[in-house]
Amino acid sequence: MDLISYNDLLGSLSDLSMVKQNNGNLDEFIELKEQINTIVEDLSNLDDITEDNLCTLIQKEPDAVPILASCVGLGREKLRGQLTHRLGTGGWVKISRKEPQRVISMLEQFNLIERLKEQLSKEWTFNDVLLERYLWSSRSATSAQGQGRDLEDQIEEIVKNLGLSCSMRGRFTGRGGNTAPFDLAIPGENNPLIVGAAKGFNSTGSKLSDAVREIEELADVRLPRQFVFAFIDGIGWKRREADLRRIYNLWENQYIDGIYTLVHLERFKEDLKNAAVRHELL
DNA sequence: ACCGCTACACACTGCGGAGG
DNA sequence: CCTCCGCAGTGTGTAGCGGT
Repeated sequence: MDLISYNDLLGSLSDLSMVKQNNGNLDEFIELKEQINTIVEDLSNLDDITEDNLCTLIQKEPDAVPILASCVGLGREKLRGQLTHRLGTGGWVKISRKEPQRVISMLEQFNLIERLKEQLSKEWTFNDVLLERYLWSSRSATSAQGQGRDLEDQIEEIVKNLGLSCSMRGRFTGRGGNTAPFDLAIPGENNPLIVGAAKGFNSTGSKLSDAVREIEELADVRLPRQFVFAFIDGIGWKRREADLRRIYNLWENQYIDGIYTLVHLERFKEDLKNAAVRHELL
């Protein structure tokens, strides 16, 4: 088989999003538009926006749920995440038919009724549309970073308060000279005696699998004398129970020495103290 | 047999740190 | 200062499974 030149390969790359757009999903667009029209009409026809009235609405038309959710800033994934977290299911069709009250009161936690009244009566301009688009797309990335770091910061604080030195985010060398990434290493990057991985996810996706793989890698590379702790939190894990269980199995089978969420930080403090004493760090 | 749900794979985004 | 790239997100499609 002949090789094509690298430059030919490079030159042959095409913009997949352009190709896709040509297919034109005009029908779906029209259908969606009609659906939204119907829902907005139904909403406008209610004599008042109340929980009871909204219950009747979604009971009849469960497809209205994701549209209502978008009024309080929840996209499909976020909506599923919240449903799993608060109601124990990721789907909204069935539960809307059977127990609409629970769905509506979940959404009401995000001030659904207030938002709806506000947005239904508003005279929308192009400026408003642009602003909404901009906020919607940047909402994710900007606020996300903070959440992830929060878990790490709290862990770092505990370590520092105990009077231990540590370094955050890096790679350490373990068995057979293999390396693995860590989020926490005590006393430092070189020859750490205690290593930790922090994984806080509110959303889902293959990222969670990546996170598990990272922890597995850590467990695999550890030296027998090294302690390995995992810190996890966020409702994303509720929609990735298979991944969570894999981490838990690592603990169960003693590949790692502990798993902690934010509410377990006191337990972590104790375990850390014991581990540090055993290594004569304290 | 069909429908709805779950689990998962994959693509894309904005920020921020590292290195030229 | 610019560019590259990793990270934690969002969003979407689909295979497989279980209930009706």
